[in-house]
Amino acid sequence: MGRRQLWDQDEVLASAMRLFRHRGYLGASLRDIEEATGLHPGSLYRTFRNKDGLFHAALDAYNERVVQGRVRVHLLEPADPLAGIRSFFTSAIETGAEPDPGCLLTNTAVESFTLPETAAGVHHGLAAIEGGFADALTRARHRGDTPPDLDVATTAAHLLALYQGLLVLVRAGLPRTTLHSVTDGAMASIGSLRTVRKQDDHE
Amino acid sequence: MGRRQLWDQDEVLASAMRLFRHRGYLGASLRDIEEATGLHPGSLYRTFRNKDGLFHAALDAYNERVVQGRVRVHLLEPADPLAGIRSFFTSAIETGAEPDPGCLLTNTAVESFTLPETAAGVHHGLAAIEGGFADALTRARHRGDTPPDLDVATTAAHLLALYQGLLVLVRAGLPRTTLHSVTDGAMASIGSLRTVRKQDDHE
DNA sequence: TATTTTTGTGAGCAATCGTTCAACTACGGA
DNA sequence: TCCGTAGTTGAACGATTGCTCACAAAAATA
Repeated sequence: MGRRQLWDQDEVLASAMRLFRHRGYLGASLRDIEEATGLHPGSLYRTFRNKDGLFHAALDAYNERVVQGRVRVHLLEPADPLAGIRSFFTSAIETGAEPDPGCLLTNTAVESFTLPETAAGVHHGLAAIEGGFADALTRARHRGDTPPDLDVATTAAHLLALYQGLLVLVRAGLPRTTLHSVTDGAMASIGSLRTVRKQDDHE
Repeated sequence: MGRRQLWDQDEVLASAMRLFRHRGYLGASLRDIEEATGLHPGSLYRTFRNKDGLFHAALDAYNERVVQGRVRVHLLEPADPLAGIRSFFTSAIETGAEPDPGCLLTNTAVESFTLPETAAGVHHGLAAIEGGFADALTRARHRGDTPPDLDVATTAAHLLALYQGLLVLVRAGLPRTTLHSVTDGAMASIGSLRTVRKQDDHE
């Protein structure tokens, strides 16, 4: 009943996502959004309520498609979990695309402006990454690729922070060599996090 | 010659810095700036040329006062360098202030919007932090607190990334326990980065 | 076919943005 | 004391912001 929607919601969210990654929430005006998505204000406000609503939808789509996709490909599926973790880091450096758009989670966490719905979306995405690390580390431990007493939870949080920091440095435009040495450091640091003992052992 | 300036430039830059840390560049309007600094538009534009100029001056002031101050207190001066590194991390978590304003370097690197003068300011500040880590690590190595073949440069870059990542997670509002385990991970990972060999040793 | 319902279109709203500028105020030197 | 100079003030500018709404177009129902 009624006229059919002429545009594809997935495509619109994909271009909105692209725009927000490049320009941020405040930096993307509704004229920019109109140009990027091809959607006129009326349709946009009918569907997403307002700019916040569109952003929220784009963030959700980013979590579902980009984040979970990357987690699956690099952290959950590879037969060699440590190699997967490494490629998760290096793929964030070698983006190919000319000016790196940055991660929408990182950018949103920092731009913040404390929209509660947005905070929940960021937490959700970060938890997905952390969970992916934890899964890969557990599998690596079972394969004997790490010390048997590796503290999986702590190491996963450690890698999450390192990954977010890497994205900041990528965004800051630091040289590739520096960024790759961060990746090397990430890999080397796996194994240094053991379960806490009463006494700290030597090395 | 002429009327005397009624306001103190350091105080104005301090409040501008505070405002930019909370709201970001785009999120801080000139009306906000006027309210925060007490400066009327005319005086502001006479002194700083425009909003970019004020932001640039505030970023420089942040580097000189906050960043270099923190680097000195936690990384350069402490007799125990590793304890200093730890306090450098924990002091970023326990800010005391209710809503954490975040680090202006991190926020600016992510908000980006590629203002060339701004990029230089960010690089400068990040280099100061990395340099502080390198100094502390070198001293720790001389004291015998780390393996003698510690790769100081790589570890410093590693800690810089970890620190920036921690600030993102702080800004995202992750629980204290998670943040502190990141710090623990940072300390534990020092020592895992040796100078590269032909063969990788066990452990 | 006539009617109802949904969607597309874009001109235009009030509010706010960064910025300018003319009038005003205080100081030093003649 | 009068003038030149530097600083302060705040009204107001054009541009842009997020957003609304009256109208046109297309599909489903009668």
